[in-house]
Amino acid sequence: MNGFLKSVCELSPLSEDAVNELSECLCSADFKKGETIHQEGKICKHLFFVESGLAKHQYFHEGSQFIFRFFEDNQFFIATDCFFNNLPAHYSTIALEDSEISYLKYEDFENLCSKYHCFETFARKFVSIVAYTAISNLKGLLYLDATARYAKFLNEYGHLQQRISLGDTAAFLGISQVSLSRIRSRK
Amino acid sequence: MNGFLKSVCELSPLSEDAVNELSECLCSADFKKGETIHQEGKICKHLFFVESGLAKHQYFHEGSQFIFRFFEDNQFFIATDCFFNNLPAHYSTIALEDSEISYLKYEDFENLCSKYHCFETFARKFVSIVAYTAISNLKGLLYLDATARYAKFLNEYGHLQQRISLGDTAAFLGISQVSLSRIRSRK
DNA sequence: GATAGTTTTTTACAAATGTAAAAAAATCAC
DNA sequence: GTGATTTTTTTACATTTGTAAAAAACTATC
Repeated sequence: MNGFLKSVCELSPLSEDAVNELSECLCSADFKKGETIHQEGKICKHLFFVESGLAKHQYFHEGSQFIFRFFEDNQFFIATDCFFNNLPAHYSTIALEDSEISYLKYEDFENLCSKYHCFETFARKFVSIVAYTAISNLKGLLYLDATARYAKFLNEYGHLQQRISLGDTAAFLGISQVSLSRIRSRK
Repeated sequence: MNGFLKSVCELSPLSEDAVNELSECLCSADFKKGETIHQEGKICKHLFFVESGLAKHQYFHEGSQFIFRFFEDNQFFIATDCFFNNLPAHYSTIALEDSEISYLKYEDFENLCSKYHCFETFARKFVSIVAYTAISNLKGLLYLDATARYAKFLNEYGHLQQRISLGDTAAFLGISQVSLSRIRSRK
């Protein structure tokens, strides 16, 4: 059983029928370090899952890179604009390491949702996690200064510190790399 | 039919049974301007709805007020920490005007979700909007400077400008009131 | 319309962060 | 290992934002 299926069942148990039908729909793809998993400006409605590797949601604004989130092994991700609103993606997702990605096409996702109550329950719980994580990050940006945000980052993503460059960390915190370097030297 | 019920059906049509059972569960309460709808630090798992009035999600950090979102007529809101994770609320919700609030208790929400597939679908779509809004605000905080965030605020909440004080606007933008005043005088 | 209270703007100065460029350190390829 | 490339740190200076306090503008009430 692959990680996608296992993670779905852990979040919300599926009926045997639902498991079988989901299994048949699942796709897989490999990405080398630096490759684009989906591209800003295009519509890509898959529900993705990191079987192994590491990825980032990346956006460029006035020449600077900003990172909304990192996704490590066993995490789902989506292009929110596409998935929720059928709009072109506002950001790209880039592999930070060689990564194996599973995905479910949106038509299949919607079909499973309407066919199986248990899958709809999974979908609600998955979206709840997306919402909760976004709000948690939003809070940090709103009322924490850069030093406190870096401490929060170390707390939540500390185990990834070796795998994420200083530039990417700064882009996630919304500060310049120089500023992050200053913060690190201060303590 | 009250606004709560109507908004649920607009987001996702409910079966007659589901409508009837939901109607019986709905509660209502009135709040005067300045009153607390739910209190930071306590667990409050209701799904709230603003029938009329205006409210804010408010949090104090090191003596300063921060506002996560405003909620006007016909909008749902929740205390996310409580609703999603059964944790004490990280913020309070305060009425900015005399407000009529409908709400559904979480036990009833969960019960309706498991009993009616159509209600579970509503729940997923509602949570999707929570997620999408949070991510939209997150983006703004991450890569826009204060001036651009204020322009975004005017664009999205402009119709509420008369009803929201400068102090509350600044608290929403994550900047000082002085700084917001400077931005306004600049243009 | 006068007074008191609140909200918004202005001022002056301090602190934090950004930009650009150079130096230092770490990593990679051969 | 050596040189080339990339990443991180340091430096100097400009800009933005914050804090505190005072002035001005606006509201509400009598």
